[in-house]
Amino acid sequence: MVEVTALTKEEAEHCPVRSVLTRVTGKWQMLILLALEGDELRFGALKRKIGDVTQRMLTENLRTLERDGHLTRTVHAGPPLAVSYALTPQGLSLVGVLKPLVFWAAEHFDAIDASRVKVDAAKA
Amino acid sequence: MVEVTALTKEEAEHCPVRSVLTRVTGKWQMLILLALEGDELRFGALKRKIGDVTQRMLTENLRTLERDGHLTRTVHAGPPLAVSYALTPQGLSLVGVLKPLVFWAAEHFDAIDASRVKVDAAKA
DNA sequence: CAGAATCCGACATGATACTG
DNA sequence: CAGTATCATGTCGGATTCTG
Repeated sequence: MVEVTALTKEEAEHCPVRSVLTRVTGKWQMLILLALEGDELRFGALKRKIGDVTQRMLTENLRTLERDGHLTRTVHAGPPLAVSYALTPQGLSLVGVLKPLVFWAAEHFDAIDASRVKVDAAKA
Repeated sequence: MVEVTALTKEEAEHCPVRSVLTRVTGKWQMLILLALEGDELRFGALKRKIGDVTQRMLTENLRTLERDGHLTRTVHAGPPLAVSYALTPQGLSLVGVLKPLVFWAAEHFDAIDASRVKVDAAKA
């Protein structure tokens, strides 16, 4: 079994599992990983594919994901300058456990939304 | 297929999948859900089980998870006042897709940490 | 016991402008 | 094209105090 709770404050801050999870469950990381599943994309293409993400956030998150070994950054000599990003085997494997979560969210959204409406109505 | 990217700014803000995910991938929600797998816990017990979480954050996140129908809040007449929390079938199902992610993180931490060390060394 | 209310600092994110 | 630098802002989260 993997323990992620029942930790002291010190243990929690150094918890390996939490350190991995906090870096893939942010607002953009998951979207980036999913966007790269299947194809290697250049910076601009990736930005367009995600749609709503600023250059700054995309760059920052790509660096973090690269540092953790989830993707690779390849510079193709220019001009024009081109940089492409692709999932590593590890990143692909990560996407494999991320997708079920996304599918789950899609499947259960109706029920969740109904719950929200119901709860909000009850306390209103 | 489920689309979560290639959205306009407007679409993204109302994206159902993202609205579900942002509420379960925070710093505490996942830990709360995992802590409740198996047993129904009272507020204090839950707080102790997670270890490092303030009353405020626990309360706040429990309310959100309750609103989304992932767990139930039951008040047992006091005194002393007792309130217990338990996963709903939906919440249990959610934990089912969350755990693989946690296991994945545990399994791959060594490789990820090695990657971090390597990358940091390269640019230093 | 299980919260609610308040204050506050840290960080994440956005917008914008500039560069090799 | 693919960033970097800077500034502004809003939310997250911790600490503390108070209550039925």
